[in-house]
Amino acid sequence: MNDLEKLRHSCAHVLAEAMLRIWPEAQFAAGPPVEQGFYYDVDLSHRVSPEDFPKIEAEMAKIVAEDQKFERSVVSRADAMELGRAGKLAALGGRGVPSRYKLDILEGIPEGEEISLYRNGAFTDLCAGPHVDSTGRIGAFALTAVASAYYKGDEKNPQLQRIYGIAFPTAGELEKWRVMQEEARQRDHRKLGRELQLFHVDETVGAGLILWTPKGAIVRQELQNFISEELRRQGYEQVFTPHIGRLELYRTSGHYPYYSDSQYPPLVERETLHRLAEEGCSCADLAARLEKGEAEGYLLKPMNCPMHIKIFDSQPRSYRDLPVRLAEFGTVYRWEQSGELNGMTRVRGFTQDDAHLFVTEDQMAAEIQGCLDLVKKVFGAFDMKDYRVRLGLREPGSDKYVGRAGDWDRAEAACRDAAKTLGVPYTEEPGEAAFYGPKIDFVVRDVIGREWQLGTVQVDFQLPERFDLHYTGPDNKPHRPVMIHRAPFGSMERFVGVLIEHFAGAFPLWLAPEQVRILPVSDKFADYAAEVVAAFRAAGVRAVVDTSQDKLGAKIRLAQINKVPYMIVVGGKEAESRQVSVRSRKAGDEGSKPLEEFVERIKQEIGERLL
RNA sequence: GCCGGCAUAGCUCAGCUGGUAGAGCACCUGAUUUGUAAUCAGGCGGUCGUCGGUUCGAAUCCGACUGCCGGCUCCA
Repeated sequence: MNDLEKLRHSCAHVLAEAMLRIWPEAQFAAGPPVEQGFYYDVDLSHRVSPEDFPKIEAEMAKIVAEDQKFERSVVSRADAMELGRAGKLAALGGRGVPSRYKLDILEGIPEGEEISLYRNGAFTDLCAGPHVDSTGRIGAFALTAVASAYYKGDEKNPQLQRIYGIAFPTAGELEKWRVMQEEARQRDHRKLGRELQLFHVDETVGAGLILWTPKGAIVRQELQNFISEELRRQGYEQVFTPHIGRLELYRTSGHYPYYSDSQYPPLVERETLHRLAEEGCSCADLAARLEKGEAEGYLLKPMNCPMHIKIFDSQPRSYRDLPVRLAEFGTVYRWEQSGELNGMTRVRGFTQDDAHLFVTEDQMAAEIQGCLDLVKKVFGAFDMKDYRVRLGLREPGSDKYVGRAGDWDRAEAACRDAAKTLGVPYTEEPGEAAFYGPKIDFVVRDVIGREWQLGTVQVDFQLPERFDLHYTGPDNKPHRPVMIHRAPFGSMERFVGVLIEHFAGAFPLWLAPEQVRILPVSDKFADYAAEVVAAFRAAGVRAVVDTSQDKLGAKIRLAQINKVPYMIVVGGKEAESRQVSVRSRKAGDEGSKPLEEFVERIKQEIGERLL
């Protein structure tokens, strides 16, 4: 625990002490420091709301002013249990009821491990520590939020109230943190998405369903062009597949019914519905029949792979044909839980920059490598450095995976080897694998510190098995191919959401929906402005003229707010000399230059995809 | 899905303890013809998320639903 974490953890104790002064019956569970501060989980019949914060904070301030010493003591397990039963843990002295969560935590501490208590003032807590010397060291703090959390993160456990706070050694640092919070709020993709008209989510269309407005569509199209160029270079073949497919397809793949909870319900043909209705079939019967395959229907596709598999399988394949790399910007639909939906980053319909590689086992390692290089290249193209790589492995002892242990071993080894050569640190995380195989994920953070998986590379021995795929080997015998699933962006929606925050809405020239805005000094120069905008458009540059009656200052202000990369001021001087006065979004006034020269420069900057 | 909070004009928000709505920006119109981050004036615009209840009377109180926000759980 570093010094700041120590301070924040200590502040959690102060929070608990303060709350106990107000609500003596409060039962506390865990109160650790976290990246964004600290929290303490509390079981309390009073519903804590932000309105209670001033009252709690005032009590906390008193405790800080009292400068209570943190005193550590080591006790035997039996003594600790005794204290817990007497309700003296996470409490101000004793009370009639046991400290039930603390007792439970105590039971979870392995035999032989030291059990320590920390006391400050009247407050004693079961705690491994460490802490600052005294409460007076907590220079500045604030409560930030109240949320709910299951005890120990388990849905079956009672829900506790989680009180979040932040603390720093000095008031100045707290103030700085507040300013940064505000800045983060300003670059939130949901706010910028509305202000810059990049996307829209409409209640009547449905929660978690993204409408790409014209400006957002441009960004997406540019990204797709960028990826497509890369794919052509690397020997991928582009395909298109429908949005729905028969349930039979997904029974074979295993997506239905095992993942029914996270899919839109099946579409059943009208005739089938009528027939079943006449038979007096209930909704429950229908669901059961769909599951068993006694009734047919269609599914909005939750993944593209089964369709790509069918393309692979539509003709005989020789080992000479492999690897077969099928790519598609494929839109998939998943029934995400309502509480999980979030702007563009967690949605119910999204387009993956998907591809499936069908390879021989010998080719597997090199192809994984190739996919990882592609993902890395994509991240590099946007100067996204703040990501981590996660190697998702099997959870030992879990039964949620399909396939043979030997296949898993080889696939995990191949992924690990590829990850090692990436040149970026990665973490191995058991339990993070897909049900059909291990994966390598690229994970980034959004403005409020939440992690999102973007690019992903996954190895799959399972689907080729389920669909009985084969190719003819040099021995003239059928062999099973290995599949690699990969998506460098992950999904267009999530990637654009993260990208908006990455650039704070100020997209580089090549991605900017509006690349150049012509600002006539007055409408006397409308003719020249029209000529200039035509020159840009002829060069394939997205340019518009601000024809409003505003003064130049107002036009510039608006263009800056709209984050247009280049503003072109045209007035009498420019019209006469066939020049343009250039103002860039980031550098300001760049002076005048000949129109043709500047158009060329812009074209080049776009072509190179400069940042 | 669960817990808590929120929902007033296109956007940001005001509207105290119930007496049928208001500002700024945006938009429209007019005047101004403008030189590197806001010209002035006027105008349009809301069955206060939806449905139901309490009340003589509901934006305001209660309930349900929908959506959003923060967590938790989940995430092929």
